Amino acid sequence: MSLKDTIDRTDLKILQVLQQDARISNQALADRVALSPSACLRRVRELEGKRLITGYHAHVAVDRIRAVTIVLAQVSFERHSPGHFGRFDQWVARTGEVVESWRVSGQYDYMLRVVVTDLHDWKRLMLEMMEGGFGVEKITSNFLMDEMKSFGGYPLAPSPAAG
Amino acid sequence: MSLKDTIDRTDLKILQVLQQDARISNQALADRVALSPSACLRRVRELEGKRLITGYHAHVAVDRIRAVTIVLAQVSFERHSPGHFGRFDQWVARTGEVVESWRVSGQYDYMLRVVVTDLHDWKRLMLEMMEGGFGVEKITSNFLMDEMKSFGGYPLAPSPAAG
DNA sequence: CCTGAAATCCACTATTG
DNA sequence: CAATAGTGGATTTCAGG
Repeated sequence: MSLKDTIDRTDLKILQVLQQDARISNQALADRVALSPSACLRRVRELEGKRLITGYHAHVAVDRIRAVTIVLAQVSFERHSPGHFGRFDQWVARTGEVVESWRVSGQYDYMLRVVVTDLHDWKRLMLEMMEGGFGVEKITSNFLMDEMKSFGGYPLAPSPAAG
Repeated sequence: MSLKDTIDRTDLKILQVLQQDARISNQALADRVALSPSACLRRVRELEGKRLITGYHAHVAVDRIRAVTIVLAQVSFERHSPGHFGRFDQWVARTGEVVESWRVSGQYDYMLRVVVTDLHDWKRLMLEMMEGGFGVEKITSNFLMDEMKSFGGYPLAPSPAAG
């Protein structure tokens, strides 16, 4: 709870607006949260400083710029040794095609979001993973057909329907 | 190919920079892509107009603001009828906890990214999906343990190692 | 499609409450 | 902590090549 006490309704509103429109001017943002520009700017800088805002990103329609195949890969490991995971994470970090990597609980260990040009490209990456000595046991891949709802920010407050 | 012809190296650079830092000033952006501020701004507006940039989003460390459990849910349907998919998509659209929904090929039909408060909250959503008359057959859920690499933009050019 | 100038608007700081 | 006001600098429009 230590952080939540330092955040008030106004900060939440700021985060909500910036999640939806990161390029809004500080003045317009100040208007929307009913604050003077200077007070608003100070809060934004504080939120950045506390790393509650960790970046601002343009969302690009990559499929309209280059040929892309988006793969959701479920990766399971033979053993759960930290060493293997660590080296795998390093490989992920330096591999630009892997745009997102999550450790998950369940039947598999990692869920990757990978952006490749085509199936041949994906095969190459799969080989790198299987033969990189990371202890990868199995990779199950699914291909994105259609983005029905794309990420536009987190719900910063629990839904009213929730407990 | 019709769109790719209308995009040059400078546009790509602009997209690349804005993917990483959407709040960069137009002047700094112009510097980075070796253009005058006015020319740069015009290109950005055009990229927005052509919907190659579809939004600007702040990335918020939601786990430091509220209690969250992030679920990756794989949903499969009894039948693949467009009507059921459509009504399911509508439910997804109005359900704020579902922050991302992908139609995929493979063993299951949808992959959802869901943000809930706790397991009880997730159970409620599962029930809504199973009993909403959408024809949902099975839901497999996995819980996010750790975000090892978080999304920071697409590779806008194919990797040199590819084909 | 660019540059460069001019006008408007905004970010940021200092000051004060 | 917030508001206000001032100034340096940025955004945006427009003329011209």
